[in-house]
Amino acid sequence: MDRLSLTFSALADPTRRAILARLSTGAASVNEIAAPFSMSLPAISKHLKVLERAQLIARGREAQWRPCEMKAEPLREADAWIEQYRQMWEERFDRLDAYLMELQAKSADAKATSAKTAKAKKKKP
Amino acid sequence: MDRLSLTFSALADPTRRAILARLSTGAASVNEIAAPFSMSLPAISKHLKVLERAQLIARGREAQWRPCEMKAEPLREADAWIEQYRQMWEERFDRLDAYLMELQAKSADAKATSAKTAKAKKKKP
DNA sequence: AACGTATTAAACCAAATGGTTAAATACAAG
DNA sequence: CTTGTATTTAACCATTTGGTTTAATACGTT
Repeated sequence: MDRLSLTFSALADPTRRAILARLSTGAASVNEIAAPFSMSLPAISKHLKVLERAQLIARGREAQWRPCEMKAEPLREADAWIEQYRQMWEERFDRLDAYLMELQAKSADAKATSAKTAKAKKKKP
Repeated sequence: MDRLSLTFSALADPTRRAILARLSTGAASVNEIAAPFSMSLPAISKHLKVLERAQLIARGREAQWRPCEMKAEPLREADAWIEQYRQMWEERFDRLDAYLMELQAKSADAKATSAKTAKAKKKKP
């Protein structure tokens, strides 16, 4: 599986996102991580393995503890992927688009105005 | 399933991400979408259903065609979630952190410097 | 050596995923 | 009304996922 798919599917679970939220405030043992959840320890252990495979966490060894710490690096790639589409959801863009649509509709009879609008749509503000 | 999980798991598949990339350049029919893939039409149809459930696409009706268009809205939320962790992966931050670590190490004998360093670490540059 | 705590592994299960092929549906055009 | 094209549904299959319970392992303490 590619890194991006690994990252996204690791993030596609609320338990795992909560674990990352916890770990973003500092390293923790498996028991500490498991505490807030009404779920067996092995279940948490499996979630940690998923996060580890996606390289969103790394684990150390201290006596019988396996402290986990977050590694945000993979999120950079995920962010970059999503970023491509930012202008598609940004309000400014939507508003401009709506405005241009409106202009275009109103100018059904005024060809000159319609041409100007089409030109304006090409620009990415 | 919550919106965020729906979004991330929809994105956790390279075929679906490719479909979105295609649709970001304009609406398309199912056949057009399917063309680049060596996969049966029903398989694509299922992927589209996943994207639709995540509200990443919307479908119209035109005769026997069901044109799909991308709706980036859910990406806003996904972006916001990831954004929380931006400073954890940004290089500037890592460099500063490394620099402060270094300072701290060198000042093992100079208490005053160490105090300044700790204070500096609280700020988010 | 025996016990207690922290964690993982094994075996199992139900449900979801990602794919297939073959059949059904929806609509346009002869 | 039959045919052709676009798309979805149904039935099926293998694999993965997310959980369980019951061992097993690893290490510190007594």
